[in-house]
Amino acid sequence: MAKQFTMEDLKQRLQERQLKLTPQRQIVLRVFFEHPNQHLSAEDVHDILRDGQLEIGLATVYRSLELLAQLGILLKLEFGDGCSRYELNTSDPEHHQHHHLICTRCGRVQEFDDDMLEGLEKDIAEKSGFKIVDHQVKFFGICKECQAKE
Amino acid sequence: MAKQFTMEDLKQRLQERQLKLTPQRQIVLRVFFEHPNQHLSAEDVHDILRDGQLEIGLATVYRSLELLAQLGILLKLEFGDGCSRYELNTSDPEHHQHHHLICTRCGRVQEFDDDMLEGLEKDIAEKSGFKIVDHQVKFFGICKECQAKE
DNA sequence: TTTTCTGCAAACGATTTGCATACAC
DNA sequence: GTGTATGCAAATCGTTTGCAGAAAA
Repeated sequence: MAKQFTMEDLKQRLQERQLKLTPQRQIVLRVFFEHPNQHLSAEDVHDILRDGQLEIGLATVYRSLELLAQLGILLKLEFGDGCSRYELNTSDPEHHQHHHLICTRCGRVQEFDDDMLEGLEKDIAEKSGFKIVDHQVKFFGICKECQAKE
Repeated sequence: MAKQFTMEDLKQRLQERQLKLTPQRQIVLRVFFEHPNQHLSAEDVHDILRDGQLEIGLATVYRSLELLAQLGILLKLEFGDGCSRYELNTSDPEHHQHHHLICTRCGRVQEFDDDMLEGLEKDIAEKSGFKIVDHQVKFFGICKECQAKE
């Protein structure tokens, strides 16, 4: 039941907050449409656009990414490699099954879909009074390829 | 089955790698003994030591934290607030139940103990070939206090 | 004595900000 | 037109690094 955002969603969410639909915001979002399942940093997005002959200020990329994350269209991730990374938020409010497998040898980040944390969330809500909105799970280990190399 | 590290463990692990037991490394670790269940940044540790009349270079704090994390004594955490944070690693290799509840309103980070991810880890290992060593789970939501304020 | 550490200051890299101009509405 | 967004360059902030002197083994 994964929701796929469109450019229409961006337009709509911007209007709701009287923000403007600029070409820059559109091309930043388009980068994520054209690079699904990737975890892009601000620099990555800037480079991709530059390669596509689309000049944009790096500061504008940062501002757009932050905005898109606030609008719920992008998800901000931290893998401990010194920069924030973003990806399309494909989760719906009912099931957010987003897990990342981080290889501690080569640093590669792999995706894994599953769902099992719903029960845990309920449990936590009961015991702590915390109202849980979302979660992120990171698994650390050694990927298939690195294991094969040994 | 939580393991509690001691200064002896530090001494031992340093010796194994022919590294030196310096007063700086000891006082940095002691800060964590004296501040259990907290998530301290390098700056935090530096300030705490300064308040206790223990002068230490900030760079040394960074180096000690990184070292202690490599030795498995500290755990390095990222909460998206712009700096790395550390805490004592109390998990044993069999059960690592370490969850953080991050309030998106006030930024407070709360702990929650449970265990439920063992099954998931096995599942992931089977399906992806990934050899999982550890995991970190972050839950985002609104804490009791912030809910009460509404 | 040998090797590793520390402290300082300078370097660094990611991110943010001030401000004048440009643009969406 | 009005208010917001962009681009640039400068500023900022956490973190790292080079190096000379200090200290553990």
